[in-house]
Amino acid sequence: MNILPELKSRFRVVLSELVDDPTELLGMIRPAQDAKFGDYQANVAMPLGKTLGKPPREIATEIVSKLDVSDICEPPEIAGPGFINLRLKDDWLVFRLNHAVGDQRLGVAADNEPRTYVLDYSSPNVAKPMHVGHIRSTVIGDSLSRTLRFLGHQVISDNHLGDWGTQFGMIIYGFKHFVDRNAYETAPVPELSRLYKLVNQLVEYHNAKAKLPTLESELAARTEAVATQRSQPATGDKAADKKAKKELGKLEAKVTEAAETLAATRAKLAAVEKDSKLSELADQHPNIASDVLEETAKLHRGDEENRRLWDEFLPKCREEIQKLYDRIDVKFDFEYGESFYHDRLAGVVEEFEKHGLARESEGAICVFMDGFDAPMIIRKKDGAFLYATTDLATIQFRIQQWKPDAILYVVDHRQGEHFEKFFAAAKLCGYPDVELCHVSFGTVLGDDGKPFKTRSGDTVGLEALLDEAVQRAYSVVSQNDDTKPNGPELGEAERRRVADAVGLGAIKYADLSHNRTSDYVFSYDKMLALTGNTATYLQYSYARVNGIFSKGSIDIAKLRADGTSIQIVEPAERALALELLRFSDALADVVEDYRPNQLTNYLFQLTKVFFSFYEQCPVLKAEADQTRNSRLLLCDLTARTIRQGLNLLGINVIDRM
RNA sequence: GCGCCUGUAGCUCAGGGGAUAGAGCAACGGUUUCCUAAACCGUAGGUCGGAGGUUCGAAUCCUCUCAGGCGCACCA
Repeated sequence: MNILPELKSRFRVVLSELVDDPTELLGMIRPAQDAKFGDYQANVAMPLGKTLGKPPREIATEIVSKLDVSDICEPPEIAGPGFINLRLKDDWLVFRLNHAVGDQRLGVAADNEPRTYVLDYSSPNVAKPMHVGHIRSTVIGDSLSRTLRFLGHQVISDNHLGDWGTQFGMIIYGFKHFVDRNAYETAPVPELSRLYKLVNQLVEYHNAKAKLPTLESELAARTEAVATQRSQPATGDKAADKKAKKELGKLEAKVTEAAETLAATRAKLAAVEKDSKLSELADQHPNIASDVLEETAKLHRGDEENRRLWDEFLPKCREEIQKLYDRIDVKFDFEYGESFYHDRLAGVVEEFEKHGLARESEGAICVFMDGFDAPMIIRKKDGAFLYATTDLATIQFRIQQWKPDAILYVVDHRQGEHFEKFFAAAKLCGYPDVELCHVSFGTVLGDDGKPFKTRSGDTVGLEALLDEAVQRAYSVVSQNDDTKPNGPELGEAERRRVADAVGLGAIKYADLSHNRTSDYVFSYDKMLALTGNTATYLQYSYARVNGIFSKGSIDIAKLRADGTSIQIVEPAERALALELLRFSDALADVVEDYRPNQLTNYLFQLTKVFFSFYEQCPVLKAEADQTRNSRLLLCDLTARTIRQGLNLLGINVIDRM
């Protein structure tokens, strides 16, 4: 039994007599904003004032008189304009807590209307090393997957790997021209990775070279536009002058932008040109960009050699990626990559054409839809398919295969428009009522407020990112251990283990604790801080609670089974009890908008309430045995809730640190 | 030019129709013969970018506006 749903169902009975559909009103029952108003509050009377034509307080009185919550709550109070304030009975809190003590699920009921979810997250290109941009999708998706499962839903996690695109054309091209056989025999993946980078660099070199004149003339044109704008005499009209000034500012910004693009392009060229070997290679492969596309096209056409190479490379690449997933403990039920859909793409396009949903325009097959300026192109004029085509084939397969109630795409916000179009197109196909949701998220920024990059401007490899976090965690852990009042207690091996959990936890938690829609600033120092809303703090709190048990030589499993009852006497005990029982509310909030930060906020709040309790209520030193045991069980529930909560975030706990 | 997102304390961020807008960090003050002081308690800090509007009630919804970010047919 979960508190909020229970209260809502009680209110539903009463409200159904007043309105046709009370669903919306039930959303106005929520945790009290301030503890002095009680534990929960119902704000339903005010909006009903107008509908029913009666003073809200009168309505509130009527609702309260009919409301049957006497087993759960103290008599409800009406306050202000018509707030109904609810305070849970201590007896009931105790009853619920005692149930939670003996329950694997900590008293959290499974959803009584389980749904089937397909979750699409992570989805890296297997040929490229993963970088910081992939972590957010992976971590958010994994957490949602875990949370939905815990709540009793059926979840199918499907990693839509990029295993069929241009990157493989690059590797194939690189393999054919630049492979170091020895290196490949001894360590294939690093060699393939090197080839990818090399080919990519050469392609970009030639692209940059081709673009250079355009960029230069663009800069010149923009600079001139600024000069022209500057030379405009003031008109004397304030509004017009202001507008002109604004226009000038915009033009100047464009000059800066053009100059930056040009500088970056030149830097790219210089990097190749100053390296005589690279430079030579670049000269020897002037058509590398189109040749790479041709290798890709050949693969897609079924060219025997390229297909053989792809078959050879793919398992190696996947193995490499799997290592990373193992390290961060992320699993998928399926990994149907893009290649899986390859032979369905033509059919998708045909179907769209057959039903008159798509037509040819400028040589491409396009889906035109109301509300969009540009069509969704599903086949290029050269006959090749696009990721929009793959997405359509994929959704068709998923719906047929798994008959989901919802499909969630955990993908960064820049693809918002693509998903709008894609969802609209999927609707045209007449798919049944499937909830399609782009679970979008913002960019990870560096200290400078720009997308997180290394000093030299490269994207940060995920592996290196994790290594650094773990290494920094190690020094945090060691420093903490060294300064313990009774001397260090962790051996080297245990420090390493703890550092691993702390470092990886810090990275994940940083991603999950921010509202996913906003960008956030990446900072090792902040995410590894021992205070504040961090995984480290929660892990430490967990270890502290554990410390109580070991210090007191408590067999907590035995105590749980003893049938000892929790008792609520002190306000701090009550506050902790209530917070513990709100776990299910927090999980419901996560699922509501697919926002894991609802859970991190809850866990942080719980931990603060716990420490407040811990400060005020001696546990091991409690006078009466009954008090001591009751408090031990409160500690135990706190620890278990933190552990379970962190687990749903994909983060491990440590017994001591 | 069009579209989407963001703007909340010095900093990093919660809160997304309800009562006096919150947390962490930083600052300042207090608490330790006492279960890890990595804690706890307190003080200070805000025209919620700005202006209108809707509402009994707006940081939250709508319109306009300013600032920043990101996208805008044949890359994914």
